[in-house]
Amino acid sequence: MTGSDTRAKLLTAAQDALRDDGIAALSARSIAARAGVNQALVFYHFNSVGELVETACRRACDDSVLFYREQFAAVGSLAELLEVGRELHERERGLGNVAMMAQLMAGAQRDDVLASAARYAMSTWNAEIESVVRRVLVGSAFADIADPAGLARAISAGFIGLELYDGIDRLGAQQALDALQRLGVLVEVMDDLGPVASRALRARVRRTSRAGRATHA
Amino acid sequence: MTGSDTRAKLLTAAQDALRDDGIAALSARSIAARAGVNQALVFYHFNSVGELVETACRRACDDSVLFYREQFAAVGSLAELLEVGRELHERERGLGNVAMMAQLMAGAQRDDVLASAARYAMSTWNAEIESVVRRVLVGSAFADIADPAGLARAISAGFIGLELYDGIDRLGAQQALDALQRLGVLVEVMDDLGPVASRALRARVRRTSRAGRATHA
DNA sequence: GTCTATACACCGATAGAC
DNA sequence: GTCTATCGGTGTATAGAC
Repeated sequence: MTGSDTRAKLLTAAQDALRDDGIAALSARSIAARAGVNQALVFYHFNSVGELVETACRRACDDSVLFYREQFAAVGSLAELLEVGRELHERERGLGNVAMMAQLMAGAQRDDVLASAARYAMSTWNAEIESVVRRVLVGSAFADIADPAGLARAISAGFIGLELYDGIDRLGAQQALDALQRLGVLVEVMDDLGPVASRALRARVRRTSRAGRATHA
Repeated sequence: MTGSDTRAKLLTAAQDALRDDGIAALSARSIAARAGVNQALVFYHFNSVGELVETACRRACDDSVLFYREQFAAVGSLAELLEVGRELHERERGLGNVAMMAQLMAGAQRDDVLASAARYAMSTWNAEIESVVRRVLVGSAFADIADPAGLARAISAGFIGLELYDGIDRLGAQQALDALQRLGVLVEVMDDLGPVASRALRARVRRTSRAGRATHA
C-alpha cells in the first residue's frame, strides 16, 4: 500500500460524525478522535475539513447508489418501487447515508465545497431514480403526463426531508411512509384499468392538464 | 414597554441567520452582529444561543401557520392544495421559514433543545395540513384508503427536503414541483370518475390493499 | 438594559521533530 | 506518514462599569 489506512479511517469517521452529530458539531478534531488518529492528519491527507467531508460524501454516495442498483433494476412496478423505498429507508436508518446527505445539504447553504458535493450526490441519485421511474412508467396509462426527471427529483428531495424528520419523530416518519405506500396501491390499481377506461382516462388527463396549465400561466 | 426592541431584533436576526447561513455558521456573535446589538445581550435576554433559536423558531412557525391558515381554509380540492403548495414554496423562497425549519431539524440531531423546537414546528404544521387533507378527501373515491395524518406528515417532510434541495439546485426543485402538480391533476381526474367506476375502483383498491398489506406483514 | 473586558474552550491550520 | 507543539481566531458565557 502507498499509505496506511488512516485515510480510509478518516473518511468513514467523517461519514459517521456527519450522520450522528450533524454538520453543526463537525470539526477536524471530532472526526480525528472518532477515527482514533491525530487531528493534524486531516490536513495532511485532505487539505481542509471541507474537502474531507466532500470526499467522504462523494464516496458514500457512489457506494450507496451502487448497493441499491440491483434492487432498483428489479423494480417493475410502482408498488415494487415503494417497497424498495421502504427497505431503503429501513436500511438507511442504521447506515445513515441519506441522513448524511441531509446534513450535507444543510451545510451547503453557505459552503461552496459542500454545495458541489451535495449537487453531485443529488444528481447521482436523481439519475438512478429517474431511470427506474421511466421504466415503471413504460406502457402506463399516464406515461405521457408524468415527468420522470421531475418525479425523480421530488422523490430524492422527499427522502431527504423524510430522513431528517425521522431523526426527530420516528413514528411520524413511519406513518408518512405507510400513507404513501397506501396511495401507491391506489395508483397501481388505476394503472391496471382496462384499455378502454385507460384510453378515456388518458384523454381526460390530457384535457384537464392543458386547462390547468393554461389557468396557471 | 418593559424593554427595548432588542429582544425582537435578536429573534428576527436569529431567524435570518438560520435561513441564510445555516445551523453550522450560527453563533451568538453572528446573530448579534446581524441585529446590530452587543453579543452579550443574547445571554441576557435568552440564556443561551440554543434557547434564542428555539424561541425564534417557535414564533416564526406560529406566525407562518397563521399566515397560511386562510389560504388553507380556501382549499377544496387536491389541485388547489397543490397550487397553494406552489405559492407557499414561492413565498418561502424569499421569506425562508421552511428553510429555517430544515436547518433546525438538521441541528436537532444532537441538540435536545433544538429537537423539541423542531418537533413543535412539525406537529404544528402537520395538524394544519392534516385538516386540509382531510377536508379535500371528504366524499372522495379513495377517502377510505388515504390516511390524512400520514399524508400530512409526508407533505411536511417532503417540503423540508424540497426547500433544502432548492438551496443547491433551484431548477431541479422547480422541476420536482411541476411534476407533482401534473401528477396531482391525474389524481384529480381519477377522483372525478362516475359513481359506478368510482365504486369499482374503491372495491379494487380495498382488495389490492389488503393483499399488499398481507404480503408485507 | 446595554456596554466593555475578560475567562476559558475549541476551532482550523502550520512548523518541525521523529 | 505520524506525532507534538503552537499560532491566531472564534466560540460561549460571565463580571462589572455605566
